[in-house]
Amino acid sequence: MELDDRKKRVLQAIVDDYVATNEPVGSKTLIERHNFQVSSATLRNDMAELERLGFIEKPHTSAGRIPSDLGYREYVDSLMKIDTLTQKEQQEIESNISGTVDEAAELIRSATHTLSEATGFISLSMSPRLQKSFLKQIKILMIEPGKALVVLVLSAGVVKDKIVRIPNFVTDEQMMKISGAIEKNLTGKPLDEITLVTVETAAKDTEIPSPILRQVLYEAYTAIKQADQLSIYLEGEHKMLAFPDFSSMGRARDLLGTLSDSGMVAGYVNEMENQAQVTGKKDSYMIRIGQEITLEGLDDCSFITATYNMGDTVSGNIGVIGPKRMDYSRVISKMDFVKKKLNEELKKLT
Amino acid sequence: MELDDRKKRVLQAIVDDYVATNEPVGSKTLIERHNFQVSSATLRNDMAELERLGFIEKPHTSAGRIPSDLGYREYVDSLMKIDTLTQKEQQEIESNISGTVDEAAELIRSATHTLSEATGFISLSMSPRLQKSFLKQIKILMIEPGKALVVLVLSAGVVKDKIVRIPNFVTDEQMMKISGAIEKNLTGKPLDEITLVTVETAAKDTEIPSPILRQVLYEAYTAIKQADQLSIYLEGEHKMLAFPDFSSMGRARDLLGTLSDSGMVAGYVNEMENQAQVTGKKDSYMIRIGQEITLEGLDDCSFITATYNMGDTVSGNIGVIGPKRMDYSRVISKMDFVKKKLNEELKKLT
DNA sequence: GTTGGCACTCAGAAGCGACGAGTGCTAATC
DNA sequence: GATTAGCACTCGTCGCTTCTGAGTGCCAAC
Repeated sequence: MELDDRKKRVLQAIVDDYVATNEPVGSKTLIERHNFQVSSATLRNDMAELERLGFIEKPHTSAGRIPSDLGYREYVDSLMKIDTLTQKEQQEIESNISGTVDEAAELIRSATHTLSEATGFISLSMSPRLQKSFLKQIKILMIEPGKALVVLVLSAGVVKDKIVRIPNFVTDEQMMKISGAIEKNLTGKPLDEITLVTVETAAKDTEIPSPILRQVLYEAYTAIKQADQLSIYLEGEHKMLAFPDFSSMGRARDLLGTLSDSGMVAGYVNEMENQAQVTGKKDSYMIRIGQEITLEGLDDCSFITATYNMGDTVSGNIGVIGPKRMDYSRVISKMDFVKKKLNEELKKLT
Repeated sequence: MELDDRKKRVLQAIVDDYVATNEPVGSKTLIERHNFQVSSATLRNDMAELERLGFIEKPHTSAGRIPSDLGYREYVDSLMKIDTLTQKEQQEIESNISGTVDEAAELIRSATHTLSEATGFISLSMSPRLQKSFLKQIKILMIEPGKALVVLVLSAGVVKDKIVRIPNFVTDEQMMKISGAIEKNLTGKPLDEITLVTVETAAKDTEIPSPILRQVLYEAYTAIKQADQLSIYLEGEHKMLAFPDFSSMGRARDLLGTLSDSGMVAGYVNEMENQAQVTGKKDSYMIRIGQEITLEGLDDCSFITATYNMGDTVSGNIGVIGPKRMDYSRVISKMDFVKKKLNEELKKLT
């Protein structure tokens, strides 16, 4: 199963060539463009072997070979070398991300935008996983009779709010009492330790009649729970249409159709992240190639994600979706750099 | 320039047929499918006349006719009759929109979603135009030294917040004073009457040293101004790929490319709305067809918008973008119904 | 104004052969 | 045992021609 050196070079050359030209590559072109010191017949033997092992395949009998998913996998895992960005590329990215932005969400969004611009592919970001973040402030403001606004300030500078319905006759004053009690008792608690019970005990000595209290607390609780819902942001979907890989319309439709279901994509990214945690990821990025991706219509794509951090406990993902026939080395190095810059800027915010 | 009755019928039949089949329609098919009581030769004469007047055109010499933009325009303006929705269609829409939603933004979003589902096209909504809404509450909360959260509650139940940077040494107490003063003096004022000067005079008797005050007020002011920025929400872009009208990939790319620039689309919708105001719209909807749309890549689309209302002074738009070869009657009636339901639900929120 | 008839147009499908890039296999060579 | 030259074979692509048929414009007759 171990490939000898030349076979590795052959596979690498095939991937490189196919990525660059989008044409199946044959033994002759291989010699011409990648100066091997052997004859085409030898390469043909090697290629037959590589095909037997499942690394490459031919679209039809009289064409050259293209990498299979397994071939890309091998390439990504052990053949490619990550290249470094030029000064100019770095500057381009830096100037786009570092800014005078005060909200983390906006910063993440601009990093996502930059990522799509830099790679030419679809980029995405997941909102931070906030279960581990803690409550810094919680205020409930009366808006009008029957309506209140719950404002949460979480560690890592994230702010969430939600309008909730409350009993009509709750007074401003009562609300302030409840708000104060909750804040006093819950501040500093991680989100995932807050339960309906915690909230209720937090406010139990406010002397507000219990039925009223219960409803308000319930609403406050749902507002808190809602705060750590994952959301995903996608950008640049239309860029895929420019690639010949998706010129068949059917494929393009399947791809964009699947991506339009953002919940599904978010779920998948989350799953990727969890798997990486379990298997003990060694790399700073995760890659899924072609059929490895279990989402419909992404068989011709690769999915690359990385993790950003906000403080010690909170993290989220950014990522790229492109045709699996992509220049992995460049994409990864760009994503890595974006991630690095994003992390730096996020740090500045806290 | 006035068309006689039969010519009107011919044009109408051509549009109907072409919309249904996506095939150029010839004189013979016309007779077969739309039981005219005259011969094909007569229709050919009529069609030649309609072509001379610019209502229809032929893709090439030996094909049938298709409606031109002008033809669609005539159809929409005076030929079609708006049909009514079936009980079932109405229920479908109703059940999707009416819900237990407490925030207007969410309600509008769900209406937009419903609209895309019901029509099978791209739907869109503009955030409400809030310049005319008034400030119901404004609070500034300290988050940590140097950082505060401005929370605005506007009439019509809209809530906005923004994190702002403030001088490090501003105390919690000072902030409360400022916040109170602003709130006391600005509550009830329409957004578009609030200027930096108004804000500054509102807080002038707080006894806070002026340089500090100025910066805080400036930030509060920008937060207010930022609240009435228009934003647009688009849904169902990928659905366009299913239509043969966009099977040429180049067109599809142009379309989705343009739509991905949401600022541009928002600007266009806004412009449409303004024009309708000026010309004194008589209909409850606005239509732009094909080349009438000044956005690149939308030549094969039609753009239909309507206005929703939140209270007396605040309004926004919902709309549909589909192939210009669409069943206008159905789309308009569906949009109209969605708008109606949306307005009803928005009313309930206030 | 309407109709039947007719010559004409032209896109699209179908069929066909040449081309050529690429393959696998075999036998000779290093 | 690995490498190479040689060769017969495969098969998708390109360009060409031909055929078909839906549709047209126009004219003479009703």
